Amino acid sequence: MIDHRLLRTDLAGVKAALARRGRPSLLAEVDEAARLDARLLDITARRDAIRSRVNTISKEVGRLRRDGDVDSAEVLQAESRELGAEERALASEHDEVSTALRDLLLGIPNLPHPDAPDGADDADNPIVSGPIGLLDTVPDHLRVPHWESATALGILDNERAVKISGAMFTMQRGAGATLARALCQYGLDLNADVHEEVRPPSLVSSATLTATGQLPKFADDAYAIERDDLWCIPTAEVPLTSIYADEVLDDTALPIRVMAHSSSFRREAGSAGRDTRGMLRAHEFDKVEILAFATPEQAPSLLTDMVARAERAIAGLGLPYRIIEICTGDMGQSHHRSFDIEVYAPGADAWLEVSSISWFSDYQARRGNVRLKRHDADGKPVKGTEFVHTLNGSALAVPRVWAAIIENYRNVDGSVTVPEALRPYMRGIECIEAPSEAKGARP
RNA sequence: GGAACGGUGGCAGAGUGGACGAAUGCAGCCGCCUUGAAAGCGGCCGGGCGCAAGCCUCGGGGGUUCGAAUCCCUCCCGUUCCGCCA
Repeated sequence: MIDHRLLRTDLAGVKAALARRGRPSLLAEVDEAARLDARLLDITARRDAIRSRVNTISKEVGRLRRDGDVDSAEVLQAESRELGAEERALASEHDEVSTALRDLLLGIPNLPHPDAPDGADDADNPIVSGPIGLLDTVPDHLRVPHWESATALGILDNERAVKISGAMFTMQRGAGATLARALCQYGLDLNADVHEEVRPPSLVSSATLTATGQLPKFADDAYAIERDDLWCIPTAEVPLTSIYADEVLDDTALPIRVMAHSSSFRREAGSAGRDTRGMLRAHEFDKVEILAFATPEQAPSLLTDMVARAERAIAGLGLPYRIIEICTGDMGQSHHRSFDIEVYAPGADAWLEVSSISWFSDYQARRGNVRLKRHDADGKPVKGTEFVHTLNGSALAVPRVWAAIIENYRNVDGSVTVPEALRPYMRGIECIEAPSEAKGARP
């Protein structure tokens, strides 16, 4: 959520920032929110004045009754009773307006960072680095999409995945499954220097899914387990962001950096049939996520560091890649500033988005109520709290990196060489060979 | 899933309708004492919103009442026992 106080102090600034997202209807929502906020302020003042009076009377009644002055007490009680009706009316109006304001605010996206590039959609996302490692001419043996080559190698068995679970589920087998797990290990080991490893729950409450921004607006994108009012996490970002929900963190403890390997579940409601071949888009996939809780001052350099970490993972695998920045029109709802890493897959002849690193300013922290306590130079706590900044990104998302490896490391004979960086995790497999009768190919 | 008992400040723990935003202890902060420290003594000491007045906050929500930490309803969470299970 954006700070509703900005609606009072800088409405024009909020609207100017949100206008850059290119959704005109948003501005009307902001105006409506400002109107509700002003009304709420007025109702609250009137309600509190009555409460104050009732509180005073109640204390007085207590005193009078102790002194045995029942008659005076009864007079005051009668007055208080009348105030009670008025208070109830104002209180329920307050609740209505406050709920309406919150609902509206929950749907209003974050303000883009001033340096985020303007643009209407993904075609406007500028390339900020690369392409790096791209061949001038791609040899023919790399021009085989992984859904063909991996299936032929017996390491991708989507036909049976679909039988088991339905469309858009994948299954890796043998060296393919080992490769997928190796990528996770690799991603974790690469970031263990500054991150605490966490194994969070995969099912979360509605409140948790609201904090990161998926609810209420994007409920259709997530799998719901209605009977138990739980949701399957679409990314480890969701549970990790809520680790410190409703807590106050010391500025001296920041940044707090965590990483997690988890499954990610996505209904892909709007994208059925698009990019669904092979490992490009699936309902369930594995990913290593990195996340930071930071002061506003620490956030920019952390963003840079996290992009560098995601880049290091891809570069370390020897894959051709480029880094793009997300323009204001293409940004996710919660994002303040965002970068993607794309890997080139020669078989599919496509740039695959394999990592997305974002700074959320205090947008998620306000929704999840993760606060920050500052201390002055003498180490004394400063009065009041503010919301922390959150940042997160995929350190390594398995499926598309897996696909890119299969396509970029394909040899002329159809086998796939395992990148050096993954060898320690591959149980000695250096090259994924085609199955043969002699080796006992799977049926 | 069933039963019993619980949920109060950073922690421990009193408080069963009014003098309670909350005893007491520990921790923390300031001062005295001391060469320094400990001990001792005196004082301060939860948080949110708000310019302020003030409002809110004893797990969450609702109710009763002039007035609720306290009574009622409900939900959540915890502990123990039973059941089930990895």
